[in-house]
Amino acid sequence: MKMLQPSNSAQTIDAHRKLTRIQMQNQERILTAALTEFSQFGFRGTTVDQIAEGSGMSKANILYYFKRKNDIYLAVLERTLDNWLEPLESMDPNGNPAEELWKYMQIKIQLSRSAPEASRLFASEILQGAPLLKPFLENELKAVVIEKCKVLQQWIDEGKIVDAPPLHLLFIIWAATQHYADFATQIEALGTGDEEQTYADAEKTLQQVLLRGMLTTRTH
Amino acid sequence: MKMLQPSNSAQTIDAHRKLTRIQMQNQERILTAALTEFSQFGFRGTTVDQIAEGSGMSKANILYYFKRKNDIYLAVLERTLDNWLEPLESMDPNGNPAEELWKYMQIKIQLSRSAPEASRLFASEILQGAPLLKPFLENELKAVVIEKCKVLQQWIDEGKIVDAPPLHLLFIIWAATQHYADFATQIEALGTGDEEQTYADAEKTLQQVLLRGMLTTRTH
DNA sequence: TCGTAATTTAACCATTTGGTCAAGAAATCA
DNA sequence: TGATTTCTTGACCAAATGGTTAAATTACGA
Repeated sequence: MKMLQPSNSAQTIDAHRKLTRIQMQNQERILTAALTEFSQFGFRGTTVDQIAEGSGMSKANILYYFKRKNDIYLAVLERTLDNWLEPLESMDPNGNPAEELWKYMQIKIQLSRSAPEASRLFASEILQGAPLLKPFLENELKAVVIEKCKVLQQWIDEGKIVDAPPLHLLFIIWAATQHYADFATQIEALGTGDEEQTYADAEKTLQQVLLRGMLTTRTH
Repeated sequence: MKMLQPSNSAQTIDAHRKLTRIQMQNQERILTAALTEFSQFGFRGTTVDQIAEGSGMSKANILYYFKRKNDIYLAVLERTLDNWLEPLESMDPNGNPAEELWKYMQIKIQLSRSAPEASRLFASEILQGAPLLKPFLENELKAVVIEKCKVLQQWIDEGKIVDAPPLHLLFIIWAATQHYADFATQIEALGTGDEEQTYADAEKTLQQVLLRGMLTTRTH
């Protein structure tokens, strides 16, 4: 699923021919290191040298695999988008609302824990005004969101969940879950520092407050 | 309330003597422009030239008022911290839980609307690992948070609000409200683009879902 | 094993960046 | 008004940065 335009410049490595072992290996190393840097410092705040250092390769070699810094950023972003869309898409219109919402919240919070850098990369891109992601937001993401809002609206009409703007039901789920990745530094500073405990408490809160707040039937 | 150490280097302008009219005026212009840039691009992604352009002053003049880029960042951050602490501090232990929580949510969401850049600056600093804000988080903020968590715990013990980890009740309020500032780009892309509508819906959702989810007594 | 294609990097370059400085312009004060 | 302080900026600098290139090294298929 290709969603982002690779700027004007082509990459060095011919994308048509299938990749060699070394190419796959090294691209992986680069993208992993790049994710770490970009998610922390944003596009402008990250240097190619940092990525080189992080991946243990020379700067020139980095630019052999990706012709420009922009291409690296693009490639890293692209990899995080599927993670973003998939869980939302998997919400089943025919399922039980309480179960489907709870499943979605769980997937999202687990994703915050298992892939916090991806969440932060996304946050960083949005913070900067989504210069590259705007088309994705307005097209792919929006399409799925509209679809899911219809499902939520139906659940509202059936009296299964609380009457609130469906779009904002999604927002509040995203906010509450991604917060644990994006603000991890703050959460560590204020909490016990025990990650296991933090995420256990997070899940409990999501269930007790957010899920409970969204349902009309009182599950105690 | 001085919370951040001004790095090792002093500023050009003598902080002891009271500021001249021009000094106040220009510092204001600089800090306003700097907030815009830093909140969007982060510390590393922002250049002094951008701030100069944004404030309509020469770079050399910027550095006459603030000796280093770091000092500008520090000064901008400092101004946002009060905004951060004050609303939380104002939560009244003796008030009615439903009212106090709702008041706090309202203040926070209104702050997201009226000062989105401040929220984004804060988010950006945390994303980057809070290199400068960590002491603030671990001291001033933590102190207030601990205090307020006691209040929340008491409300829980009295059966007034739902039994969930108090710290995470705060997290979820912060997440849900600041989200509207930090992810404004995404929210605009997915919503109608009508800010008035967006914030009306946001408030309704906060009340219907978050507040309702936190309370044990069902207010319809 | 040999030849070709893929990989790696040192050296280099142009531009950007944070920061300095001296000297002129403007405001303030006696 | 004249002296003094404050304010402003063009010119400059060293370091950092994104990117190029040519040449050396390595991997690999026939």
